[in-house]
Amino acid sequence: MTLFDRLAVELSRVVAEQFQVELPPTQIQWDAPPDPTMGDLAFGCFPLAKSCRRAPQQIAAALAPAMARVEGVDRADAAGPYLNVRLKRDLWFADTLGAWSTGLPDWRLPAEERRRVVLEFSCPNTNKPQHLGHVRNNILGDGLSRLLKAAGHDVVRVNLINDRGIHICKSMLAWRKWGEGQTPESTGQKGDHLVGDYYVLFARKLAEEEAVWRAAQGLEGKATDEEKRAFEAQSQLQGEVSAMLRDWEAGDEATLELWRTMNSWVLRGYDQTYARQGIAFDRVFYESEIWRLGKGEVEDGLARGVFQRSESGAVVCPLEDLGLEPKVLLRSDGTAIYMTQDLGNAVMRQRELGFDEMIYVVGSEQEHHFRVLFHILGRLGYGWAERLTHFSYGMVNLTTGKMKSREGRVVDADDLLEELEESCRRVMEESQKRLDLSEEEKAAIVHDLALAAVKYFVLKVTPRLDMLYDPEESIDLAGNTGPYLQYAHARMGSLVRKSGLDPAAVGSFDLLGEPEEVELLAHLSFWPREMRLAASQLNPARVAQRTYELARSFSRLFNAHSIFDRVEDPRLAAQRIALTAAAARALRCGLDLMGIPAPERI
RNA sequence: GCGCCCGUAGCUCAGUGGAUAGAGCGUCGGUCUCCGGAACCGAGUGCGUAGGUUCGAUUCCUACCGGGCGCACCA
Repeated sequence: MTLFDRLAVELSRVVAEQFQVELPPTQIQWDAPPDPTMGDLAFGCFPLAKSCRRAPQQIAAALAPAMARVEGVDRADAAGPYLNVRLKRDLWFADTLGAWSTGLPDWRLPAEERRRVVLEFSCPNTNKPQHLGHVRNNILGDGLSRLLKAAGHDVVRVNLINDRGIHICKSMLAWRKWGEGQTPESTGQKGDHLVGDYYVLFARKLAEEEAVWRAAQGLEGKATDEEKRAFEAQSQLQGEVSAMLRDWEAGDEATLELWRTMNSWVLRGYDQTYARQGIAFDRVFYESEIWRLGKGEVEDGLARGVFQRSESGAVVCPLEDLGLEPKVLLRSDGTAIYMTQDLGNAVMRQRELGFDEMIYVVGSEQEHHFRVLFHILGRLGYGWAERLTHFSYGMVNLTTGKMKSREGRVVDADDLLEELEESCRRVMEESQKRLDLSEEEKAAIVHDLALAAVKYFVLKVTPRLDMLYDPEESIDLAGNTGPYLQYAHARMGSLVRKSGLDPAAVGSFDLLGEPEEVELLAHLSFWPREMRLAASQLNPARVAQRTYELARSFSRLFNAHSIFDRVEDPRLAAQRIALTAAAARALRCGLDLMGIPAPERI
């Protein structure tokens, strides 16, 4: 039991004595007072006002003298409606640093609250390379999986590769028509980029065809929806793509062969992209293997009267209880759509992985889709439907405007990492102080810095919100950035090493108590609670924030006081080193949770 | 038109209904005989508007203004 927990028990007892009111210790929330001179912990007495039938001010005043007598408490004051508690320094330091001295404090949820969680994220289409949107998804999904795992859940990270469909055929068709047998080997190009170029080429050729057609039709200005449809209905290219998809679904061997070849190029490219980003999965599903799955569910639902057949022959699910039009689940020609596949997918996942909860990391533009999906699964009678979550995140906008993949106006994921590395290398070489690092070490550090820059840049923003990606700012290594955190971590480790002192050997903390030391201590004390909160809120941004505050707090201490050099009293040096070692561990913990490497030297 | 989300400092973002709303960047000014300056400190400007609920509202509710995203037999 931590000091905070013991104090909660004591406060609960004091409340019971003074007011004969029950306040369970678990409900006591210790906050930090706005100004450290007021105390170390604050308890707002507002929730007690009703049950005690007193004003919060009076309650605080009544509790203060009794709390002041509690062991470990140095002072307890009423400040208006707040009860402020100042802790005995040596006890608080010993309690908190003791928990950090051998490892991390255990902040996992109690066993009965741990769940088996399937977390689906990334889910790229194999018609083009990954871009900035995928990068945000990958980083959020990966960060979330680390956070949930650390909270004690059994997490299964799942990727679903969208490797079939009309969009895939577009790249294939373009390559077959104009590719002249190019391969990743012949061009030296990464496979996903090569295939992506053909996707863009298809879009260009289609636009050319459309321009010719429009001119022939005497059409001018911006195309209307009707004109678009009219064009597509007679388009040569569009027809060829549709034919190719039919061939694929019919199992035409030549088409399948081309599909297998090009997909393998893309997937090999993705392997590199993921490896570079430090992203991994426990299970990878391919849509080509499971796309037929949903039909059975729909037919079953139809037989049971959950779904209906519309006039056109399509199978629909009525949604009047959501105030929506019926949702089509099978087209009138009997083919499946996105929703159909997702139904089958969810059922299959439950069968195969047996999750308590499943979380889909997918952009906010699909909120409606998931709302409907979960609702339909509920209608089918699956109780677990209510334990499905759409972890919705906002779009990534560029300072230069909106991303449009068909126009090629995207930030490519590989290019981004490449540019970040270049800029990190530049900064490293400009700075004079570099220790003698080998080329390999340098390359590793540059890689780690670039990863820290992009991951932290993404994670510190609340996921739900759209974010603005500013290449300039993301490259910046100073201020509230990932590299700053790595720098702070490396500096802490370096201090501990150079001091030659053993942090674990320190048993007493009677000499610590400077404001900067106490501020850092407070961050360490609150750390487990903050991480638990971040996990329960599914909010990696909270991890990012707390980690930054911790690093900054240490920088302040470092700047205000010598840690060991020029410290006269060896006992004080040892105690400060123990504090530094604990802070390094916490910082490392935060970086780990964000999937950011924590090199010893940068 | 309907639904969901968002409007906080010049910019990018934090902020469980509670004490004096915080960071980073940028601007200006400082610190250090420095254990790693990718550091630290200081100055300056702010809750879209109007109501309501509450002892107390940036936070909850309503309306309005401004922006984003959805509302496919696309994915």
